[in-house]
Amino acid sequence: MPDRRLKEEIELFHSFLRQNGLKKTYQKDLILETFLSTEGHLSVEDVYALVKRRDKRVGIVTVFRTLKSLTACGIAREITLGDGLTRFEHSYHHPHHHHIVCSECHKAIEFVSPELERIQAEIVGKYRFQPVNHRFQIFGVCEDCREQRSTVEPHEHDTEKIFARDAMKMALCMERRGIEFYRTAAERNSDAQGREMLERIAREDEQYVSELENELEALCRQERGLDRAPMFLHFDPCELENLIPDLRAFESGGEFRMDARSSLEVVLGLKQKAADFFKQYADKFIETEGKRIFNRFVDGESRHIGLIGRRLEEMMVPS
Amino acid sequence: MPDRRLKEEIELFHSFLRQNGLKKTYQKDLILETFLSTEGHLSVEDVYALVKRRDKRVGIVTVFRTLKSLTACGIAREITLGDGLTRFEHSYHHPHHHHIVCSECHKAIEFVSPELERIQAEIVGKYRFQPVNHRFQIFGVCEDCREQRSTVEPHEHDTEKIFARDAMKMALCMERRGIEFYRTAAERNSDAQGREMLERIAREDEQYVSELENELEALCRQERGLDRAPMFLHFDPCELENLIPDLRAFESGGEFRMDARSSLEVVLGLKQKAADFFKQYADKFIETEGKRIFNRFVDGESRHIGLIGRRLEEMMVPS
DNA sequence: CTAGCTGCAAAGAATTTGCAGTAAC
DNA sequence: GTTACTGCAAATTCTTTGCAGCTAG
Repeated sequence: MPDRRLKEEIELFHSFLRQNGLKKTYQKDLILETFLSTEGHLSVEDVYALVKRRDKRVGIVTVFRTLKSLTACGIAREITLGDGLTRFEHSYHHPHHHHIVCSECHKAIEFVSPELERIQAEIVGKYRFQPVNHRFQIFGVCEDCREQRSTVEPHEHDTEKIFARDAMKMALCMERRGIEFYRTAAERNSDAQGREMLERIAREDEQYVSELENELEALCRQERGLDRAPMFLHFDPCELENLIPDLRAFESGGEFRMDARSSLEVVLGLKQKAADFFKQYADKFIETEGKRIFNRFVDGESRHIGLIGRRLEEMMVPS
Repeated sequence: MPDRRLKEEIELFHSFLRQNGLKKTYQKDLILETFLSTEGHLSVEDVYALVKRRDKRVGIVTVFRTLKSLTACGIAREITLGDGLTRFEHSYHHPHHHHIVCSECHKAIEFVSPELERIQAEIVGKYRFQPVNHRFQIFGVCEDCREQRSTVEPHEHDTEKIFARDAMKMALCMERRGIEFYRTAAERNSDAQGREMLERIAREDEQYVSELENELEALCRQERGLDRAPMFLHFDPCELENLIPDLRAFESGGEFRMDARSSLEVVLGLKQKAADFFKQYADKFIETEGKRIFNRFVDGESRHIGLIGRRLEEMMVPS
């Protein structure tokens, strides 16, 4: 998979060169390959040093120029971490993210927060700006530096894998919360048929949860230490909580009653809201494994929604 | 008022010098005064040019050094707007804010968003960072540049005044929403006494609203064009909406009924939540006029809460 | 009178530009 | 055979440092 992506990136660069009447050279390719095979936030000097190891004859000016081209075609992204150096990070198929930077060791942790994206969209709209870019940076002292621990090597994982891991965790979180909701609602429900319906949905979703769990485990097995890499995708659990329906309408005189049909309707509402939410989430990201996971969640829910819709229709006929 | 602040800032600088065994000089004072009397995001070159107008003999190196000191004692704040220049803005009694920067004309609009502050606190907590600083910058093309309009002069207003204006607007927004809530609840309420109570509260709050409106008008009259300056304080109307109580518990069989006591309790709950919310908001800001407005709102609500509490107690006795 | 301050010039650091020879299309 | 590219050196830009004379405490 990363091999295929590498090919795509090289192809992207070459077509960028062609389209701009520029020439494909040995040096440019060498710099591209060096850049792509190194994770992290690299300064020009960093890339230059790495390139020099492969070929002493390459000049730093070419590194400057090539990194500019890579930025122009979307393979690299220019960032600053507050130390006055321009740094470059991978951009192709990497979601737009932000950084927490340690003021002591200059290590930077990446994270993505859709809430931040939402806020920026709101503010841009208020001022009638045509957005180009935005960045959010937090500066502070990391735990390692505070405790004088020697710096552990920064994350050496592919951002895309970590994002996929977190997207899966988020989907799992949503599913588990849904199941909890169905079970609680079933338990309180004094309508036997409604209870049965809710329990059935819970069982069906548990099936999906265990599939997701297996997949997450497989992903973490595939890349050693991936489970210990710091969180990348930040989401606000309250946002998921907001999707959970309010059942007070079914309470009356201390009793809680929701018949089979209402149960299905409530479940349908929740699933629809969850699907919309994840759809909107997915749309915020460029093509990545994480985006695919969100979209798969949406598809899964949609299928289940269709199923439940048909059950509802069947119930309508006899009534 | 700005005159008093100016004195405070000069005093702050002088005591900073004393405490660090540094000397008070004519040049430092001149640079400080020049800096303080100019709003905006000034580069060293900008300040140097302004200082030169007053005294040709001052060197740029002294400007560099003095601005560093001003930053160290909290009078100035160093920022970058993406054009590779270090810029300085007023920091004393100015809330921590963020920037939208126009990539064409480099004009920067300031805004403050407590939501952003919350997100940064959350993320810092997750990674066990000791926060030092954070910045959020949005780059884009502003409306003026898109429409080829000549750039209007950037905001020439005191950030503190704009913040005060926006804080007042926010308090007004909350009050008005509250009044709307009381009125709607009163209208629907089939309990005559409860309805009377809600209408009474609405009238009392309308009094406060008109006071606030007068004050806002006075502020805008005080400084010409202040009403047209772009928004500085960004708040999410949803956050205010979340404070509005859910009245479904009082519905039953298509009828809505809330007696005098329940009405007062609901009002009390809303006012308490609003006061807490604004309190929390105020705590996010350093000493500014805006902060004082939030705190005054909190005090106003607290007084009203006390009043309502007493009314409730009086009702308890006869029952 | 001592220590820090100023302003000049010079040095640094990151990045860009000019240019002559070189390599891709 | 063009035309863009490379890598050197030189220039540029922003910022800091060294230092001799100056000034505040």
